[in-house]
Amino acid sequence: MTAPTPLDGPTRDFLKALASETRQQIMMLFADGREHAVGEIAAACGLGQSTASEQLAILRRGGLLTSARDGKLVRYRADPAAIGDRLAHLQGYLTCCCPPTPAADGPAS
Amino acid sequence: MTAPTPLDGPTRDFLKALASETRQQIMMLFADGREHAVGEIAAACGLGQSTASEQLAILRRGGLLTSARDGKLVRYRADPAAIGDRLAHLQGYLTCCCPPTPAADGPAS
DNA sequence: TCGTCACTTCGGGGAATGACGAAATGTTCA
DNA sequence: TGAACATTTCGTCATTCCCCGAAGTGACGA
Repeated sequence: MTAPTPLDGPTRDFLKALASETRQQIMMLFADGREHAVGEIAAACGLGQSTASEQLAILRRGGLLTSARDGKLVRYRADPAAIGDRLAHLQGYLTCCCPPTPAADGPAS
Repeated sequence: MTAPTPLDGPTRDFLKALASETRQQIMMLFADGREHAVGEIAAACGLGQSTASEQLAILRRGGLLTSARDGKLVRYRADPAAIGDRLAHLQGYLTCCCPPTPAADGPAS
């Protein structure tokens, strides 16, 4: 009864991945639904190649991206299914924390 | 397309608030839907009072909690409406990043 | 008014994070 | 095989974050 469950591992990785402004910016580059290579991301964000690679790895670990090697390139792509899954998980967790209808709540805005 | 929008201010605060394990743990204490004072949170999490106060403030800034003074106590409480709002916002953002239906139908939001 | 309790703000110390360049790994082409 | 290119990993440094104790602010009771 001391420490409540601290949150799902994958969900925690998901949040951690999203908690950096640089990584948020990277994610926005995937809004076109297409694949992007590391150097491309680095150039678009004004980052060093190694930095981009590291941040991309964190996003992949968080379930937001997938990667696949294509020749000498590594193409990263958004993973909508996984994102939806983690988001749903997070929503469930927060809903458990804060039920929308605790007793007598004001009905929405 | 150059610099995409880096994410909503409130949404960013929301993510930042959730990005700490300590703050996740704090949130779990509000799963009972009740109010909790600062000292209570500090004791439950094994934190100093000042630390608890600071973390609680970050959670409030993130829209997860609200606070109200009651005598010499300050009672914090989960804010389900605001949480749902931020969560929906985040979901919208991510959905824009990674449409569940890749290159099929164009979702008009 | 004074003292006490609860909380917030201030200043500092230690750990984690984000950035870089250099070096290592992997892949293609001549 | 060797050169060239893309990515990852390594070592390092600056910044940020989390935590604390001390000092400051606000609220109640003697």
